[in-house]
Amino acid sequence: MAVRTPAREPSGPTIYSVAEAAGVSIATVSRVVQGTGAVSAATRGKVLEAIDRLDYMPLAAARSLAVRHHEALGLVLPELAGPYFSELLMGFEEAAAELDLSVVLTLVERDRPLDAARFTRLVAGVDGVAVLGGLLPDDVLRRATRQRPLLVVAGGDTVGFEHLAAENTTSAAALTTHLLDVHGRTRPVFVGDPDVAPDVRQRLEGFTHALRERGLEVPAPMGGGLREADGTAAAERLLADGLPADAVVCANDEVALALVERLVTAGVRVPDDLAVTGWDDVMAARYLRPGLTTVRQPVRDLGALAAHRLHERVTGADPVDHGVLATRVVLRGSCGCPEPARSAPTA
Amino acid sequence: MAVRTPAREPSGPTIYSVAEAAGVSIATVSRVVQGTGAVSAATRGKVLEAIDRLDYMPLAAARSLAVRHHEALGLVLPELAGPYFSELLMGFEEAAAELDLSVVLTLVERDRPLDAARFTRLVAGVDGVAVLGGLLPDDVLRRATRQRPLLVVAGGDTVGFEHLAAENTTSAAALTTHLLDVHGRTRPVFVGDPDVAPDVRQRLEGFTHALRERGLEVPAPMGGGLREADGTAAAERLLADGLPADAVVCANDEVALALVERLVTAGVRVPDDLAVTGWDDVMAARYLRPGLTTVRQPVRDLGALAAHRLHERVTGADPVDHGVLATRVVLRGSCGCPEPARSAPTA
DNA sequence: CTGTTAGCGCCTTCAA
DNA sequence: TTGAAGGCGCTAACAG
Repeated sequence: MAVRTPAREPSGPTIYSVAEAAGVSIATVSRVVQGTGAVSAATRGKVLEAIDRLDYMPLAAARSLAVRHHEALGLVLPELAGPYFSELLMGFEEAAAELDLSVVLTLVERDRPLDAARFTRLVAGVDGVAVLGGLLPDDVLRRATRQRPLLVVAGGDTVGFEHLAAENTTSAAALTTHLLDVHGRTRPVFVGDPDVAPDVRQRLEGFTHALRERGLEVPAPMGGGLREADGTAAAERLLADGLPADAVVCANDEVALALVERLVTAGVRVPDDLAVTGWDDVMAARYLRPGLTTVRQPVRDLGALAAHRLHERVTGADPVDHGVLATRVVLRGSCGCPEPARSAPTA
Repeated sequence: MAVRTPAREPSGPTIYSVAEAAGVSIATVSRVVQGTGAVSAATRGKVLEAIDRLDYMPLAAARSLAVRHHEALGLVLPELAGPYFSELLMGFEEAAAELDLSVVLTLVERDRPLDAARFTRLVAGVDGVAVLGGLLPDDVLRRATRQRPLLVVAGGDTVGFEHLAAENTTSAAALTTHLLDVHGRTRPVFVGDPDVAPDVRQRLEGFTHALRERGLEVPAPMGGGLREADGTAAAERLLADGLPADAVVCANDEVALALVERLVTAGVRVPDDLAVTGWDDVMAARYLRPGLTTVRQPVRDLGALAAHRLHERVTGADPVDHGVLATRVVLRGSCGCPEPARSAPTA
């Protein structure tokens, strides 16, 4: 519980103190502070001097109440693991800053689900909210929608909400087809659980689609979360089953990296015995030998676009149901491709 | 510029609408909403029903103005590169959430310095601010201090502000001594620029101290930033100079990783020809072969502690000048130590 | 147990 | 170009 201030300490300088100090009315102070309306140079000078001397700073809450705007955007993200969410956050924050909006961040961790109260408090303090897909139940989102513009990011085929995402299905199909056609693999499996995140579900769909198109049987996905431990576990199962595949399409890089690590230790040769791909292009994907073939998403743009879309809604624009950003497959050694020259990331 | 609402759209339900709908006074509604004061079960029921039916949600700004508290903490961080800042942010957010405080995040990027206006707006909307060390000039911080409790995180020997940091100097000295005594290195150099961040300066101080203690000459630090490109550049210079060292202590892991990458490509053997160490224990440090010897910091705790300290200040406690959290040296193959068994991170 | 009534600090017509 | 005054939505005495 937030502790309430015991004593009403003398709050800092207010618009009244400044007005008094400058010998003008609060209306005038307000005008010079926001550069609104016309104020004579002399008066402006007096006010500015007073502001500086008193260290005056308009109280955000009071202003918000008056203008009926929070001038802030909310963002709900899961744990900040890997570069994905950080990038998203950076894009969002940068765009918000450009729009003179602040961002209120709320994180949802595995052991700390977002209770309705926390979410409500977030919504109550911002002009619009962007929520990562799969984090909140639909009814909670629906409820928020009645209060503020809401945008679902990377929400798969979220229906009924405006949403924005990077392309998944097509890239996953392309990646899978690459494994089949270019590297002649015939028994690929997908490592990941479609119910873990909408993104993963779409990647699995692309994978499935590619196999079907070639008339190949579609093996059941191996399941598992998105963390290194899940990759290790998947590797163990593959080993226990006598390596029943010649290619694995992993839900993300963390899983792929840990999986490769474990398999290589067990003597499996990558990519000769098994081709492996990931998703996200994390830093370690470049340092692994062979380099990890993966998919790079324009995550930062996704974040920026989310902020802009939200702002448009706040200022009156109509919702734009969908939005999909293109991704790019990054081929490296782990799928069997020749290893590209090593270099720092190309921005 | 934030666009002002053109039309005064009919704002959502207010405490008045609810009161009217429930046939009670706004005071009663306020009471049931915050669970304050005593309300008869019957009345409470009516109010709750009305709230639910109207989808009422108290406006944060109005409440803040009335209670004279924003119930929010501000956090200023640089670009969210690597796991360091993400962890810090997660710790901060988690602690804040526990205290029923929201967090307003502001990022400072290289090409987007924090102008006074943006910082002021942040400060004006929160009850306290935590700022990463080295990001803002002292006078800006000083000014903020007059408005709100302020805490500098990882700010080196910041003087005049309450601050909190992970230990750097001692670990750096221990790491350096390890290179000298255990692995018999005699010509170590430091890769990093002390002016880039307070943390780096302290690491260099530890490095320097260790050499002095052994009566060794202290080479000038090689300089450079904290990104992969800086590591590559340092490697180039080392190669150009004919590898004038047998050990390098890098300012962080990104630099160390890129440096190793470049040197290995050039035929340098790590750790035989050159021992290398980093700082932060990023994921790639574990996947590199040999594994990268580095230092792990309790970053998450640092973030959580920052939020708690700030909250204490907001609720009246006195500032606690300093605070230092212990770090841990993680020995792997890159310094010459035997490679530990590979495994997922131990929480 | 419930209602009345001042503010909280700022913005913004409306007059002067 | 300036000031007066009402209102934004909510909290918190203070009465009843």
